[in-house]
Amino acid sequence: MEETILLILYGCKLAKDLEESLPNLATQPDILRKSCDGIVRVFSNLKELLSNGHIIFGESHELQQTDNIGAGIQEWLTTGGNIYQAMDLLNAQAVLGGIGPGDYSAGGKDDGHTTVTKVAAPQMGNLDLPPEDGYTWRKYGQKDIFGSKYPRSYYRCTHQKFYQCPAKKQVQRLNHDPSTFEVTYRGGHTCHMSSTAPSTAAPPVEQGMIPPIHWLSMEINPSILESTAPIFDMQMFRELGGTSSSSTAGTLASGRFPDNQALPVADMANAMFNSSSSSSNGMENIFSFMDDKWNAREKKI
DNA sequence: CTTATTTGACCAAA
DNA sequence: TTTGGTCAAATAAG
Repeated sequence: MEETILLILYGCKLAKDLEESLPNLATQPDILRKSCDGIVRVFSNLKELLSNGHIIFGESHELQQTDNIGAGIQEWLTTGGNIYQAMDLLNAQAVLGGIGPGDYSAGGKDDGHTTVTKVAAPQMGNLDLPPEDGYTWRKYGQKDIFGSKYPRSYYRCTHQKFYQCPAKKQVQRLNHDPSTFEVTYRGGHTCHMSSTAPSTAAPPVEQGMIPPIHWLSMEINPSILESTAPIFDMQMFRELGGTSSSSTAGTLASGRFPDNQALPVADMANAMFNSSSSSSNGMENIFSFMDDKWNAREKKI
């Protein structure tokens, strides 16, 4: 019940954000479109909740709780808190714990941002599992769940090593409606999105598939970008041997080099921007390169 | 070779 | 104990 109200408020907040940033977005149709997707998605969920028998206003004793949550989201709306707070507000339990806008990141006891989404299964392809969203996931487990006849799959972000990206998701085929997956997202991405060709992200958003909330949030909320660690921080750059030296281009391809040996800048640039080998995606080159370096660095510690 | 998935073991919480 | 989540060895894929 509470989540119904929260969804309404959240949807309104998104719409309000869209309205405010409309002048800036006029030149950015992609972001504009994603913003609209997010809004549609929120209200679609709302519609589903309502059709499942959820009511907006409950009995009087429940209204007490609602007022608390309402106050929470009111505060969030006025103080312009970050998107993770909103996600937690959507997650009613977290709100009942009494999170204030200030003590969110500092306290650090419970940083679980959880979002539940329903996604249409591949309608005719018969392909069993992968519902595509914009991220690359790596499956790390599968479990049979007590009440369900279908197993639950566990995924984590492929680039977990890189910046310890905490994002995870669970995918479960619904017991009654096997044509629908329930996807639970936990934790936000601290890594960047996998951008294949920058041109179109359209195909995944086609039929019934709507990107997770943080897609929208990450792109539209500049505070996220500020708080996220830079892609290449100077510390790492220095450890890579940021000052020049001789070139050992050959070792790069295999991603293997001695621990203490300095790595020439030229080689890093090579790895980043040179699509030398067979790989099609430049971004993946960067990732694999950095992942390797990260591994080597970790082993020393 | 390297990287991803599968799958039983393992563990914490209830 | 049971249940849900994760780990990791074996295996598959590229």
